[in-house]
Amino acid sequence: MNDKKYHHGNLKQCLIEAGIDLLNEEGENHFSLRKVAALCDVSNAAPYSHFKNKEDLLEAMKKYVTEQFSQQLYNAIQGESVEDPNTIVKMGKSYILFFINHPQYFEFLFSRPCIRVNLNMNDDGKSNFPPFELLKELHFKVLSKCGFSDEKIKDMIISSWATVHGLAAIATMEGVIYDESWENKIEAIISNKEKN
Amino acid sequence: MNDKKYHHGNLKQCLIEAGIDLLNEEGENHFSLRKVAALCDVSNAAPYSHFKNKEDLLEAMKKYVTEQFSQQLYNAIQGESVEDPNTIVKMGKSYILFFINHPQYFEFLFSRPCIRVNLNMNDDGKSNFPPFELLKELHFKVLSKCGFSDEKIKDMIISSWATVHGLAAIATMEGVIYDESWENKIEAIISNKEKN
DNA sequence: ATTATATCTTAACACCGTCAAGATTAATTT
DNA sequence: AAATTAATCTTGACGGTGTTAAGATATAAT
Repeated sequence: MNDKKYHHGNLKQCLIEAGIDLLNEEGENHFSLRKVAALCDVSNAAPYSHFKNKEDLLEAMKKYVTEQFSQQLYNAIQGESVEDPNTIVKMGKSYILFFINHPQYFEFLFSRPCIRVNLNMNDDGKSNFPPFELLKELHFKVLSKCGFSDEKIKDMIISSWATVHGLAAIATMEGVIYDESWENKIEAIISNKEKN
Repeated sequence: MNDKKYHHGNLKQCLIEAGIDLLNEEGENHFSLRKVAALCDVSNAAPYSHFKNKEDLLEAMKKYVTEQFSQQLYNAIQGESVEDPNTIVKMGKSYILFFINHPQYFEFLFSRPCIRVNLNMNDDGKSNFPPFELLKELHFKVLSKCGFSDEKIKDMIISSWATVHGLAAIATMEGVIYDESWENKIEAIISNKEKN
């Protein structure tokens, strides 16, 4: 009465999603390829048909989570005007909130080696981190309308990113309790940064 | 002619320092207790006389590195006046430079579970992260002289910390090249944050 | 129907964290 | 100084882990 098929059919995606479940339940320390395989009801070595090694699966998982992150940033500014500088604040708050809602993801996403960014923002050597591209594009759209030079905007992007990223880092540290006072704090800090 | 003694004599400290060497050479992924033991020329199980487990050694290593970090922050403002707001900028730059000079340490120090901070800055539940305490004290000293309220200063501490921490995070990412242009960038970003 | 390709299993390897038992040395007590 | 206690280190073992080679099974292509 074993209806288990020899071929899983959708193992690659199953491994990625089961991997993320395991990550959320046990943390990256207790994450193991064999456990993920077991969750998908396949043998220990089965993942090697789809991923080069453990690191390769972890990177696929990071891509998956990064996609969710990008989606949230994108949604945060839907319907907002690029004429309004406050739209940047909206995306910044969304950036921080993503990690407040998924604290485990902060360390996971930003643990090396994964993210490559091109802070010079020229064409050669693009970033492999779409959320940064979203942040970048929005800044150029909004701030060029405000009359800032490209060079100035580049600096402001780094400043903005550092601020929201740093706030996310702090907010997700152990012992930090996120309450309604954070909302105002975040709003104030990002907005202040804005008016340069 | 084996002059190796049964008792090492200074094994605990040796494990911590060899552990840091190993970390710097191979990264946290390829770090193993057995390798550290081998570096100290003792058996696999020897570390268990000094540390509860692997995690316990890693935390001791973090304390060790955190101590170096604190020392650098402390040195950065020696001889500087607490009357001069620029002293805060000096410490901020030192914060970032520490991780630019030791990129591996950023992920290592801030990977959980280690750092516990008390952002409310009241007495119960102090932070276990001395660098944060240094940052905090300096802000209170300098900014209260400028006439800011304690409540306002608390917010400014978080804002400052987020900024330098975020800049450190970005500066230590893969693919980011640190050159002289960063000096000015950092200076400008921190200073701007200052005048609120 | 045959062949080729993709996917999965089994079995094995070296490495790892950890522990129990015992050996050796150092510290303390008598 | 001798005996006892405590601290430190070794040996040997356990189950878990990443990874690979060889082979089994199913799907796709011919």
